[in-house]
Amino acid sequence: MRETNTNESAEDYLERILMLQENGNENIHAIDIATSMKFSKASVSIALKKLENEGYVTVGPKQVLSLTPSGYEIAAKVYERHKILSDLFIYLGVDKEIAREDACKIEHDLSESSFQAIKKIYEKKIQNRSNEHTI
Amino acid sequence: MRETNTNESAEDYLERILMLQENGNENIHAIDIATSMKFSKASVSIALKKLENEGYVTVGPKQVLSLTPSGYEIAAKVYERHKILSDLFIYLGVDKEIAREDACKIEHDLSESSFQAIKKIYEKKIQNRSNEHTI
DNA sequence: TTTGATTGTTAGTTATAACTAACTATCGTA
DNA sequence: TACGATAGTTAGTTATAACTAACAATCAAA
Repeated sequence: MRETNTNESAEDYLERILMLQENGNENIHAIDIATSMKFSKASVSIALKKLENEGYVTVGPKQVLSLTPSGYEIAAKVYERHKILSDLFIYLGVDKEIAREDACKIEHDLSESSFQAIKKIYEKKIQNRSNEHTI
Repeated sequence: MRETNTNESAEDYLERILMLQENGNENIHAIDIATSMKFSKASVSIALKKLENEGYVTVGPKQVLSLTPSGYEIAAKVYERHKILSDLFIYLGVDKEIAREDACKIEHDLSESSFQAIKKIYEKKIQNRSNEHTI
């Protein structure tokens, strides 16, 4: 098998849960993830079961999803990368939609040190701007 | 299926052929690709057959590989990205090996406009430096 | 409380792209 | 030229991660 970063897909799901939460959704269900990621219910169901088994997600009463601390940790890291990368691309003149797509793709792949290097550029350029980020 | 950029793997093979050529290898064979990418001969054989069918690669006498114009076009684009991204990361202080790995991963994923945005940063920062790039 | 719509699960399929093992073909040297 | 090493192919396997179709469970409203 190709060595993908060995969990791009899991990271995407965790990140999405956090995104939905930070965008004001109270009780997140599998269906919300399916809709928002444009995946089938079946795919989401299977992916969430795996994340639950691995201790990243819990399913509460009425099937409401929560991130565990370790799930949150991953989600927060990836989502921070997403925001910084997409904001930087947008600042550099890239179309918003494209900037977000690119951020989605590379947010999983960068090593910590390359990301930090890019983050420094970001901070130099746009530290002082207001920053209301949406998905 | 997950939409990968729908040919990351093919791009990698084409890029590798160009890399080997630019590093002074005269007659490139499947085995050289296998060795240099650390893939099995079988995987390379299958991948090359596909690239041949799609018109990106030709196999000449003694199984010497060549890029067709369309194969070269892809290879050159990806390899240029590779060089610029890894050089930029290195310039920003990232370890060489890690910089190259990161470049390998994201070189396929960036949209043209995000790549051009990054390229501008690269040019501002290190335009005037000597630039002998190796794999 | 029943029932229809919404949500979630399961089973089976598909595609991609790696792998090993075993084979064949080719090349170069004795 | 024949033979051993090197190179390439084929068949079958594995893993990941999506998919559809069909079923089950749950919820909310009549």
